[in-house]
Amino acid sequence: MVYRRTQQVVKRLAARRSAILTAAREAAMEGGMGAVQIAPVATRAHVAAGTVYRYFPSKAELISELIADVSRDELNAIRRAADAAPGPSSALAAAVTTIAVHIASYRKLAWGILAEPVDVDVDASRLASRREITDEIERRIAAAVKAGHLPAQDTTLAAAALVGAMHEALVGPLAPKNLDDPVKLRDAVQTTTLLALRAVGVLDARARGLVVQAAVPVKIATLA
Amino acid sequence: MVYRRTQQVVKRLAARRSAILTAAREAAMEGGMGAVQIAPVATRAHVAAGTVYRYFPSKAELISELIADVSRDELNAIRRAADAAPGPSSALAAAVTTIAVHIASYRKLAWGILAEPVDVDVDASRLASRREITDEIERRIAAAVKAGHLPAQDTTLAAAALVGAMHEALVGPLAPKNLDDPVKLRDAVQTTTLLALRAVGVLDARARGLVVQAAVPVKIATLA
DNA sequence: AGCGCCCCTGAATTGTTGTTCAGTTTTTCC
DNA sequence: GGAAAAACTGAACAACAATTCAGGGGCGCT
Repeated sequence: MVYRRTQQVVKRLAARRSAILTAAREAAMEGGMGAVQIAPVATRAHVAAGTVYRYFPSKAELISELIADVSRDELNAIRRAADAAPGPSSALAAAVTTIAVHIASYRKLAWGILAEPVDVDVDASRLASRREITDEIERRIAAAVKAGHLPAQDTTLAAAALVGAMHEALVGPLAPKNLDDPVKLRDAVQTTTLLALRAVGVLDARARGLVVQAAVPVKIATLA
Repeated sequence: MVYRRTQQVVKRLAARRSAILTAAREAAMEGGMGAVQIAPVATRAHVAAGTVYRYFPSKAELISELIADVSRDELNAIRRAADAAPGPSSALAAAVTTIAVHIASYRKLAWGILAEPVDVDVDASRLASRREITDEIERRIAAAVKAGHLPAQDTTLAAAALVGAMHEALVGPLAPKNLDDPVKLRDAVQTTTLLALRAVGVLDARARGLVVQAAVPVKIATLA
């Protein structure tokens, strides 16, 4: 054994791994999961196709890790926004708004992670990601119910429905055009959040207040 | 010209075309759009792979026609249910319930038609299908708004959100298990419909009445 | 410098499907 | 029955993308 990884090499390997993941994320942002192909990703990361396989055993693994990464970032953003809110209803509104802003800002990526089918091998990862997000929403709904702000309900189904509503309204093909325009984006996000809050039983007048209140502090955080 | 299509042959050709479409629909019901492959579909329809190309110029065309067929059936069912309702709110409830029952009963097919990506060439067909359904819902929402039953709102966004909510809650991977059980199915459908109605601004108490009222007459119509 | 290990390359391989087409069968009409 | 036309078959072909691997360098240690 006359060879050991020096600190410098370890760093380079880590950087390269990260570069590959970043390249994959960029590809997904631009063209959905379908655009995450080994050869283009490798080119983008300035490595050869074969090299990708020194860092990830298969394309499915690469995508799974990508999904997990994005999901973690997303969850952190949701928690940060919700925890800063003054009460459970505001927290729910903030959480929903955060999701809305993120998915509307990164439509292709959101679509790829949530819906676009890739391979059965990544389904587990995708399911975990989905569940993490809906679980967080579910907890926020449950908290609002417990505080007496919302009627008792099937929180699991409600959380799934909220996430689905936002996706269809904001990232699907029927989503409004020009969500690049910040004003349009804000309107769409507020309208969608309002729908979501009413769905779980927030009274209309109160919902409007919560939406406006929540929409202001949320910045378009970069996922990348 | 010593050969003309006799009535018998015309009939056989039509039957074969229909058999191929039916085979495609069955495949989609069992395994989503990914399972709609030429060779298996041909086998199921008792023809050779090449024969499929005598009826459909490409796989994309076959799938487009499948989507259009299913979409037409679905739209008819929605209209039938809604038109039988006594008023605009009931009609909306009936329409939403119909969608909920159908997609929950044919999850794989619904997923394949609404979400599962296949080919850019079928996107147009899929988009048309999606729009037909959401347009119908949008009209029902607008009618209820006009009748003063609902607050003014962005009906386009609302319709998309409702459809998305039902999909995620009922066909996605986080949907409740055992939707084969009629009791579970009914509960899930009612809960989801309630969420949807509240989202567009139906007051909670009234929504409950509408949901119960709407759920009863809807039978699980066969799409096939 | 020199040895040995590890990392990287990218062309070739593999596997999967949609699509074609030369040959065969079926159908029509005299 | 037989000739012409259409329909059908299924093996061969084509396209595309994931994965492999033999060969070329670089790196760590003595």
